[in-house]
Amino acid sequence: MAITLGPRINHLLAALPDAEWQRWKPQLELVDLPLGQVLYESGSTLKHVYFPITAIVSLLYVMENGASAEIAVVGNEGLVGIALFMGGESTPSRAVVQSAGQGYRLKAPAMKLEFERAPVLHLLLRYTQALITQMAQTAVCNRHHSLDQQLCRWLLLSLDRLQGADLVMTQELIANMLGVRREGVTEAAHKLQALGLIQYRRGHITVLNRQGLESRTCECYAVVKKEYDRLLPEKLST
Amino acid sequence: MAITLGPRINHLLAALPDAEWQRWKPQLELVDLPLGQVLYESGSTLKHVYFPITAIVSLLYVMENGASAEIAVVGNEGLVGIALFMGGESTPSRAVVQSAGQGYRLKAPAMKLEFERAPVLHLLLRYTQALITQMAQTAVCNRHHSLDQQLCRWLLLSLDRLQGADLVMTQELIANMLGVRREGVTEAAHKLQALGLIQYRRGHITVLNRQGLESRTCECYAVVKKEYDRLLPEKLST
DNA sequence: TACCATCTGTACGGTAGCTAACATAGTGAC
DNA sequence: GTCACTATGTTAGCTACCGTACAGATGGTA
Repeated sequence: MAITLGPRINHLLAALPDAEWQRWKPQLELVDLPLGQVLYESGSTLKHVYFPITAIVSLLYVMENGASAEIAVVGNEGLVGIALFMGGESTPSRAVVQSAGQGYRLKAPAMKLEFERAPVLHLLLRYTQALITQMAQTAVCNRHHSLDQQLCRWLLLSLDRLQGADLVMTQELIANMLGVRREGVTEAAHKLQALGLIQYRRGHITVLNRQGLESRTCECYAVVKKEYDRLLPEKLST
Repeated sequence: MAITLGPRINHLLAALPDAEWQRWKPQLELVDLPLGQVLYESGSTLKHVYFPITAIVSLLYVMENGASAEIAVVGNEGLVGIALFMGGESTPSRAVVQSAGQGYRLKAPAMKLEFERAPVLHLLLRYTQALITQMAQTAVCNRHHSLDQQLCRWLLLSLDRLQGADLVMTQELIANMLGVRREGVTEAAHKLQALGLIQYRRGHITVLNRQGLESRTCECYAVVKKEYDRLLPEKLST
C-alpha cells in the first residue's frame, strides 16, 4: 500500500482501490525510460501499458515524408497504451519518451485481464476522455493559434507533468513535437526569454514565470487543464 | 429484428446481438435531425446518445472569439455522445448536424444502464478508438496540409457517410468546419471543379470523380479510413 | 415577376511560417 | 587543449492563407 517512490507516483495507480492495487503490485515492473525511447510504434501490437512516474511521453504521428506532430502528452497523471483496453491493440501513432524518467509497466495480457474484471474500468475511461480532449484541443490549436502561443502551451503542459521548472529539451525536439521548423522555435523561445518568462541554454529550458506563460498562451491550455481536473480530480473515486 | 428503415441502418446498432437489440428497440426513438441542429452544447450534460442513420454530425470546437474547427465527423458508422459512457457526461465541444437526415436516440440513463450490462461495451470502445484516430489525424492535417488537401479529405469523409454523391452544403459551412475563411474554400472548390472532380451550385456539391479526390488529398484520409475498417469491420463480432 | 437574402467570385495588401543556406557557440571525447 | 558534433542564431526570399471590401449570381418568396 505504501508506495516507495516518493510523491510522484502515477495518479491512476494511486487511485486504485486497495484490493486492486494488491493484485496489480506484483505484476508491475519499474522501468527506466530514457529520452527518445519508443514505447510503441505506429501499427505495432502493444506489449505493455506504461504508467509514467517521472517520465513524460509524447504521442506522435509521423507522416510518410518524415514530418511529425504531437497529438498528446502523457505524464504521471495518465497511461500510455489505451489501445490495449479500447480493443484496437494498436494505433497509427508512436509513443516516444520526451523527458527521461521512470515508469511502471504492465504486460498486455495482464492489463486486458484486469480491464475485464471491471472495477478499474471507469477510471481508465475517464482518463481516456481527458486524453481525447487533449487531442481535440491540439487539432484546434494547430489550426488557429500562433507558434508563440503553442510554445507556451507546450511548455505549460510539460511543466505540469514535471517536478521542477527545468526541462531537458532541445529546440529541435520541440519543433518536432509542435510540427514546425526548428528556426521558428528558436525565434519564439528568444522572445519568451527576452520577456523574462523562460531562460534556456543548450538543451535546457527553465521556466521563470509560469503566470507569464499562462497569460501569453491561447485558451487551449486552460481548456485541457480544466478538463483533466474535472475528469480526474485529486480525490478520485473509482 | 428486421429493421424497417432501408439499408442505411446505424452500423453499431446493426452489430448488436439479437438479445441486446430486442431490449434496446423499445427505448430507441427515431428522430429527424435537420441541418444545423445542435445535439449537445459544449459543457452541457448530455441528455441522449444519437445513432445517426442518414444524418451526418460534426463535432465542433468553438473558440472564445467565435472561430471554430471540426474535430471529427460522425455518420451511421458511429454514435454521438461518447462522453456518456466514457464517464465525463459532457465535453468541451459541440455536436452539430452537418447534413440533415434521421437518427435513433437513446436517453442518457438507458445508455448508461446498457453500458453497465457490458456485452455492447467492447464494440463501443472500439468505435471510440476509431474516433480518437480521426481526431488525432485532424490535428496532424491541420498542422501540415494545404487547404486543397483538407477540402478533399473533408469531402471524402462526408461522402463515406452519405448514400449519394450530393452534399447539401454551403462553402461558408465548410469553412466553419475546416476553420478557414470562406474565400479560401471558394478558391479551393473552384480548382476542384476546374479539374472536373466536383461540380457545385449554390448550396450543393456533387462529387464527380471520387478517385480524383483521393489522389489529391493527403494521407490523412486513408489513415482514418483504414483504421475505421480495421476497428469496425463489416462483419462485427461483439 | 420582381425582389432580396444568401451564396459565390475576385482582388489587394499583410503576415506567419516555410525553404534554404550558413554563421556562431557550447560540450563531450580524445 | 583540440576536435568534432550538436545546438542555437540569423538572414533572405517565398507562399499559403488571412483580413477586408465589394461585386455578381442564384433562387425562394411575395
